[in-house]
Amino acid sequence: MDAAEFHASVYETIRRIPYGRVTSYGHIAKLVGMPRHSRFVGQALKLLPASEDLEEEDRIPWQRVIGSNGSIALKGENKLRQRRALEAEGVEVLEGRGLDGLRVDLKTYGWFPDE
DNA sequence: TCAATGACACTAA
DNA sequence: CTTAGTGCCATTG
Repeated sequence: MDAAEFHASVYETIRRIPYGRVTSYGHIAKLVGMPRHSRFVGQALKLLPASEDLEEEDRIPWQRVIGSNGSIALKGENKLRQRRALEAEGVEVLEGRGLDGLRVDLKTYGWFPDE
């Protein structure tokens, strides 16, 4: 499996995350069959074009992927985009973890199927 | 080659 | 609940 195939698998898997739910980088890696590649999942998302430039059906719901501990570790512009996108679909984003950290309650919004 | 670098995970304390 | 340390592995310089 090369990088392109891996990215494609990651995007497909992310599309399966239900509206209003979230999962983690590590779980996505597990679902595509490469459990130790959580960091590579992040790299795949980094390459995505801005959602604003895409039609609804072409968008990848990347905002539904957060850290395994429920934290949002992004910085600057992307952090704001992720927060807005999540709140827009009804996910509660809480302040915490330092001065500018954000987090989501995985007990409530987490989605971690086995498959 | 080798060392540094991540949109990360896990465990111990 | 939180922080600190270690593991991870493709990519980059």
